[in-house]
Amino acid sequence: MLDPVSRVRRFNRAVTSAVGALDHSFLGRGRPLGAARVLNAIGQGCSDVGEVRDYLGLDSGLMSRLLRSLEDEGLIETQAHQDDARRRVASLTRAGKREFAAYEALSNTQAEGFLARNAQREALLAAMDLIASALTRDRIALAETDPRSDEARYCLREYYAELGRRFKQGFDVSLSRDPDAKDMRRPRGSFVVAMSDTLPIGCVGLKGTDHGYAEIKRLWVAPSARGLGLGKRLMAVAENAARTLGIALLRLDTNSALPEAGQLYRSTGWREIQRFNDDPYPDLFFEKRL
Amino acid sequence: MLDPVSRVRRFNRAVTSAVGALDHSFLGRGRPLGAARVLNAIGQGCSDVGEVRDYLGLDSGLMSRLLRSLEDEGLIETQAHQDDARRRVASLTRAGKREFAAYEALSNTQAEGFLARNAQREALLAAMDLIASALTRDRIALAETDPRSDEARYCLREYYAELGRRFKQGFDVSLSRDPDAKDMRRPRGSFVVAMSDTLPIGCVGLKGTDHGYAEIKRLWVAPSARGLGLGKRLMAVAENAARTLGIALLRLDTNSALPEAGQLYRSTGWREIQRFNDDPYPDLFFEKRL
DNA sequence: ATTTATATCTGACTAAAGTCAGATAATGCT
DNA sequence: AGCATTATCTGACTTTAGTCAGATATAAAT
Repeated sequence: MLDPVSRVRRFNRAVTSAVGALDHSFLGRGRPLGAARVLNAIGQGCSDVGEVRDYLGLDSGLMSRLLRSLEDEGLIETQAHQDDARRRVASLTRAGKREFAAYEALSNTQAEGFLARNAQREALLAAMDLIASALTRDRIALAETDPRSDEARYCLREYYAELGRRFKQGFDVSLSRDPDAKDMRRPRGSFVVAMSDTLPIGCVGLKGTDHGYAEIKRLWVAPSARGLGLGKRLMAVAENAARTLGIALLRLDTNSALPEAGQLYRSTGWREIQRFNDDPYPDLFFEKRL
Repeated sequence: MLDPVSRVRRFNRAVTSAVGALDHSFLGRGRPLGAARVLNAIGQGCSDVGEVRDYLGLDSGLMSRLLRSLEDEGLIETQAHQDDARRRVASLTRAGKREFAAYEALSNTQAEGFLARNAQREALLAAMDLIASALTRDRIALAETDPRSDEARYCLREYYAELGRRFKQGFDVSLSRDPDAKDMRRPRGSFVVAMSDTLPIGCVGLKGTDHGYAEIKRLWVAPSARGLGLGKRLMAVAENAARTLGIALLRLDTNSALPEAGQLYRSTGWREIQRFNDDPYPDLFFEKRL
């Protein structure tokens, strides 16, 4: 009852029953769970039939029948894939969109109800983020993204907020050299966001300069995703991007108030160098030759 | 993607798939999930057939058939209940115990694997406790317990540890008036533990004295269970116990370093009184007439 | 002692989920 | 063009889950 494994198992029992309750509420819409799941997958943007099948782990025969039953209900339409007529793509009809919205409303109501019933709202959300990140650690997708995208800007906001908390003197973006978005876009640079499901949980920027090197900027990993080796993965992707852009020398600056960052750089082939800019915040400078 | 509801739903998706994976591993033992669940419920100590049925939410016909199939496999035996021959009690045979242990091992391995794969072990466990408590808040059972039981002693250890953290000068049990267990047992007093699933998450003691009043002692609510109104529930049960014991006057002492406790007392009909003992730790004293 | 209530079981049924062996049609390769 | 590959579909099937109306035996109430 007090050992870690029992605590994990108590958690498992609690969420199993909660998941069961949500499934049960889905049944209330008069459709078997299998069909409801397919409808929701399609609504979420899994349009390719094969993609849905893989996502839900269904047999192709079963999948086919579920699609037919949704078609008979008038909720979806299927047509051949543009480039490959063997594949089929499904899309929601108007009625299908209404029905999908009803399922979404059920899920949202359940989530809101959970939050409303409990005090400690922020603590609960943080706990959920942490656990979801741990559970989906093998499904974290790193993707090159425009630094002006919603995901990227969410990451940057969180990053600045964290610097503000961790620097004694606080942090004001405008005081720092805020790299222009276009320097972190191909072909001058790159910007990579780590997504776990629909939540951005990390980022890194590669900023092109005119000084014969590129800079690594804005490396951030969400608190809920630390300890998963995500920092290393992000850095590796950024370095690879630099290689494909023909960049031979990387530099970065950081602050000794972020010891885990310095540690990461030292352990992945970066060497400390003299200050190479006059930004007021950093007090540590690194370089790596690719 | 950033709003609270989306974060809850991301969590839901993550745990749904984790729960599914565990169920799938259970299927690996060649038995349908329904039968496996019944076997596990019996192994966990749900011996009464009706109890298992309620716990798993099964139809009586289905339950009966699942029991037969487990009997045919030689995993369980059933017999009539001692006091009521209509009811049946099930128990595991030797083979059933082996099979139950195999399921337990699967669950434990899964839990250990989860903990081993992730850093932030303590943070994860705390997050799981928090969420499990929130999800099972309607199923918290308050039960009168012997103050020497494992559950009670676990609560007391946690309680003392928390006082140690919150008092500036620390807390040493031996310095405080450690109430004798027998004063917190019927007929002199009572001790109540709040259980969420198998985890003790709160307690309160009613300690009989020879001074014409009884004392409320050791009111504790686990950090993961705060904000659920559990403190009030525990106090209400303790006061009811006092009433059934014919106690007319209650007193308690507390410390201003625990503001939420003082708040609770004030809001539930307690009034502050003069110091009534020479215990070095408390600096606030309350009384309530029943 | 009779009636009513309770706990479990049995039989007959339906619905849902899942499996598997082809059938069909488009694609890719040589 | 011919052949293997791939994506999906169809039909025939099994298993699992769940429902419901009695049947049976015991217990509790009057």
